Amino acid sequence: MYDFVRSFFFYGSRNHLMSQPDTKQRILNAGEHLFARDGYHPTSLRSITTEAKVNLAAVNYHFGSKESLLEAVIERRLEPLNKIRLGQLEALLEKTGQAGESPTCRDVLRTFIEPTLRMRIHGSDSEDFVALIGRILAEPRSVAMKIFMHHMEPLMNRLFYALALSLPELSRQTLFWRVHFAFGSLSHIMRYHERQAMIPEDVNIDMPVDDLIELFLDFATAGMEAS
Amino acid sequence: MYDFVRSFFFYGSRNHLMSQPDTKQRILNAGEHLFARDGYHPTSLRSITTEAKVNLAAVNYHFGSKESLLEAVIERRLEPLNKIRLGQLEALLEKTGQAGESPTCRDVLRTFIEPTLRMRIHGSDSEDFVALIGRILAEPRSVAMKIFMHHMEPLMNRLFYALALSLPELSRQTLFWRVHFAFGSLSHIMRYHERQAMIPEDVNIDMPVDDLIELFLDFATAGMEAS
DNA sequence: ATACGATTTAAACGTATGTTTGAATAAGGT
DNA sequence: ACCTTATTCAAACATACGTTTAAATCGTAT
Repeated sequence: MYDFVRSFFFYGSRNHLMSQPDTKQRILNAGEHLFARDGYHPTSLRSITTEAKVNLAAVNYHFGSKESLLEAVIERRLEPLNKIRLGQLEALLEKTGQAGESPTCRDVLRTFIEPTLRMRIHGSDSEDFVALIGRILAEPRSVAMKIFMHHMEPLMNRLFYALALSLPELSRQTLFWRVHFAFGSLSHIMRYHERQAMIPEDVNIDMPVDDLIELFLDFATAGMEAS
Repeated sequence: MYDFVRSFFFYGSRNHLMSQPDTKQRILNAGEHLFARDGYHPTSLRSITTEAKVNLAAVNYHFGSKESLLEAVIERRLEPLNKIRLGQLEALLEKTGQAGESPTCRDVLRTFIEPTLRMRIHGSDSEDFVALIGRILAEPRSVAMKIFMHHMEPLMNRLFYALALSLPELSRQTLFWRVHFAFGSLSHIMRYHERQAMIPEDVNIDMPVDDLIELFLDFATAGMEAS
């Protein structure tokens, strides 16, 4: 029986001694890497299976199709990441709510940005994923975008609510556009984590994550709070 | 003789009564539209020539290859746009220089952003081009990116110089990153000029360009000037 | 040992792609 | 009218792609 069909009925219930080798994970890793580096369309299943050192048919056997593989690649990391981001956001809302205060804009943004950028750290196994999401955010109307948005909606609504709390003087219109701007910045630095053209030699592109996070929060918070 | 070979030797010197029909322009328009809407790789020459109502071979005859067509599409609008942006920037530097002052950050950013976003106006013939550039900026290492950067370098250097003048207290390091952030925001709104997921119903996505420019300058200037 | 389901493998399938070809047509100069 | 050149056109080319197939192999329970 095809593995991806079985998964549909027995999701997560790998039976008998976990007999399966790491084929699935190897495909996910290779897909994540190549989708992030070259984009979805230019990446062929043959390049993925070569890098993963598995047979060409393994992708269709385990995932059903190239598109489903992309979905699996996204879900594997986005699900836990969103759990962390939502957890931190709810904790912040809880804490400030009990004190009868509004959260600060910087703190709200931090719950979203910090867990994201921490994945970007060099050598991390989720390094490629960050760049992949950056690319996806830049492709309106793509299948990837649809998959991504499906997983983002609840978190986005909550984030928007928290930001409105922290910036009560802004109109919904203005708030939305500024969130839009801030997301643009974030997706941009998610993509560019390697030295590119247009970057002067004396600029440190490999800035420590913690510094980058504060640098970005300085920028984004000031932009959001602009009078 | 192939047209694109002739162009190499007699660039811009169409001789005798401009006998050529609008085939080249129709291809450029269709390519601009489809590259912007679907991306470079997913767009086939057949879809371009169908939309342009020309023969399939016309692209290779007039431009040489799909990649050269992309280059022509980019150059057609980027060249005049950059001339305008550089002109406004030099005028600003001249004016403030003669008064012995530094330009303001907002004015410097305006010379770059205003001509760009004005192209985004609905119904404009360069509307698609803005989205295309937005996409290109989101694809590091792509051919499109290389073509684009080649045309941007002089302007970028000058812009960086002017921004350093307007924000003398910032370190080069910080200045670079904030420019990076601002460019991320800009490329994001260049892509998203249609209603997408994640956009609340009561938000006006078709905001007048002048309002959008000021809205964005508020955000970007505050971010650049953050203390 | 045997049987059985899960997985791997090599090969093939059908289709879509960018590009090339060579003939046909159009246009202008002499 | 004729020649020359530019352009259009239908057809074919070679290749790369995602997917499917059917046999081979592996692992485990009986």
